[in-house]
Amino acid sequence: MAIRPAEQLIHKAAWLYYAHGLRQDEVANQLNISRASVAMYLRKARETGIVNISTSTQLFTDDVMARKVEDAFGLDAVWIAPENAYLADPSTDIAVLAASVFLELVKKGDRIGVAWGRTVYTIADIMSFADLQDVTVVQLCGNLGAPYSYRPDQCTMEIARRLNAKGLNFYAPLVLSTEGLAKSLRGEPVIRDQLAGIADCDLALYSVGAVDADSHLVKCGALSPAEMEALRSQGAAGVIAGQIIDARGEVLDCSYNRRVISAELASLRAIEKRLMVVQEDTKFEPLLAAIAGGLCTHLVVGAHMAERLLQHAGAAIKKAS
Amino acid sequence: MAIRPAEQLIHKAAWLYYAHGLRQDEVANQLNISRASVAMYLRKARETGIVNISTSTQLFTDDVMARKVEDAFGLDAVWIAPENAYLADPSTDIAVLAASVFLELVKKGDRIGVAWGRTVYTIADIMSFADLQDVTVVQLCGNLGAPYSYRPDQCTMEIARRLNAKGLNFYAPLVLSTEGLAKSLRGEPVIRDQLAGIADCDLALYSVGAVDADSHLVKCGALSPAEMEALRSQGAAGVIAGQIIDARGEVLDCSYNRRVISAELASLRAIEKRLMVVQEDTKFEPLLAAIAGGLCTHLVVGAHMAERLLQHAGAAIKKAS
DNA sequence: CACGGCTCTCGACAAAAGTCAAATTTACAT
DNA sequence: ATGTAAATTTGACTTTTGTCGAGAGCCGTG
Repeated sequence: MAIRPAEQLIHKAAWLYYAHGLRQDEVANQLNISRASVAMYLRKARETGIVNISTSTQLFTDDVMARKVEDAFGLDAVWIAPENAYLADPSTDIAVLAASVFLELVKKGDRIGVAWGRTVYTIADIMSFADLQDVTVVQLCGNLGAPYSYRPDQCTMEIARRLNAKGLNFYAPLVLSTEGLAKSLRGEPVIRDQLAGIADCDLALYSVGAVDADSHLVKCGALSPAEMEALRSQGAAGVIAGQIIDARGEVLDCSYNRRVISAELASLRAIEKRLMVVQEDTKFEPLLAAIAGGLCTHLVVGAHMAERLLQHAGAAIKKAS
Repeated sequence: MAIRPAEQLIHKAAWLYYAHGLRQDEVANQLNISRASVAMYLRKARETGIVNISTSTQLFTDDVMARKVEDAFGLDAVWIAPENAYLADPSTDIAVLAASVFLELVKKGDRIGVAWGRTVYTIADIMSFADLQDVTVVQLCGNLGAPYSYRPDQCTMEIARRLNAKGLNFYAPLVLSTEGLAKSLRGEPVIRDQLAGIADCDLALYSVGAVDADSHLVKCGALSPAEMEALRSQGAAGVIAGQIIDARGEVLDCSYNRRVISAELASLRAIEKRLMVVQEDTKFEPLLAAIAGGLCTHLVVGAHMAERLLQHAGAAIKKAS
């Protein structure tokens, strides 16, 4: 950390204010500094995670719909963000909820796998700071060197920063031009270790991508729109940690996937808590695929998506009977 | 819980304010209520534990002295409240710290054993509310029916209330007049179950009492000052959960102990995290006894007490060499 | 159906917290 | 030693929050 005396002061101010319930001016003359400084220290304390303000996410799981989705898909826990009921921008609401849920799921000493995407980055961005000890955040997939603001390593690093945790980045590109090169790279000790460490995670945070021209994979140049379309007709249903999955949630057998450096789905499934967050309603099928593939134990979605999931489950039951 | 609509509103207000960072007036017209109501809801949210504000207790463990005490006595974690550096009343500071530490140690689904005493009651009294799910608070010792404000069952209940947890009380007196009656009572199914359940706790919270006329045991009439003095000369060194222990931290072999209904020390030792809090400097020897008996893995004390502990440890080492 | 007693809500005021530009200190390179 | 840039601190100001008594709505009861 930075300078000791400052840290110490922040901590003392936070302690007197939040734990003992003194007023700012009382804290100020306890510590012989101005009230303005106290206010500043307190802000820093909040930003650093020395004090933690968290709101229970109970309400969002207590929902009957959430329970139904849990039952219908065999998930451990589901949170539903009530759409447009609260705020102008519903996707922000989902991200805020996801961040809270995420912070609730993280424990001291945990190892956390983080994938990549707009959703994950949004979450990282609005997530409040926490002072977890002994936490490691590992990147689940290789990097996309695109001129993009949310790169995989940025997601990892930002979340690590907010948790006061150690960030373990992947020093490899997400996609290589030949299968052979990808294979060799995967064999490299540095990369190999990183990949092997993924199954040891306690918690994973990711979203699922759609298989269309709007996908990051296309925008970052990993695949052309035409290639994406081709994959789609080959059965591609979604994107997880940079890999293409089919409707059953298995890795699609295609050249692209063989050229990717990313967590194996088996490793992901080995992670105890897999938190999946889906913001866009268009990602219905990708989400179904991810759930089918057992890539998600904890789910955060909007109300609309939850309804579609339930409709789908209902239809499936009818069809079966 | 109480009425649903009110709960719902509190939750929504808390969510918008704390998670989304809106101002109170913004929340107010989102929910179409007055700002004053919002302020009120937010207070309730804090009081209910729907929002949690916690300050890291890091600083108090980071202390070099804390580390030394940990090493010298083989404890898992030690927190030291800097005496008089902060506030007028140092004992409050210890209690506030203890409450924070306690809340940090509690996990969802835990079973918590709580003993009895002024210290424990003070902690219960200043502890902030939390919305833990699935937590059970069990009483570690029988009741003292004295006209006292902090009775064992009150400690248990108050803590349970603050945690939104289930409280399991002991429906038996702490001390009986004959050994035979105590034995029979211990055999009663209700009591037997309660006693058996203690070893299953994940966390215990207690203090240690001194063997003198100021002890609660004397004040509540369980023992006369003369009896206390006699026990002292027989080797009594402290009081844990209503039982008299000797300097090694074992149950003293005496009639009083055989007439007591309380957790067996073996059960207490079976609890993973044993948080002991000592406020008074006079409880030095009782604390040593408790530590010697392995009744404490996590310790919260004042700076002065910590120094005495270290001195003692230093002296013991010198003597040995 | 009128009546206390009850809780809930709001407006207005008081208190507290946040903010910002200027002043002061500190750190460091010259 | 000395000037300069960066960081810290502060007083004065604004905005936000807390509080309290008055009034409105609600219910069971006589």
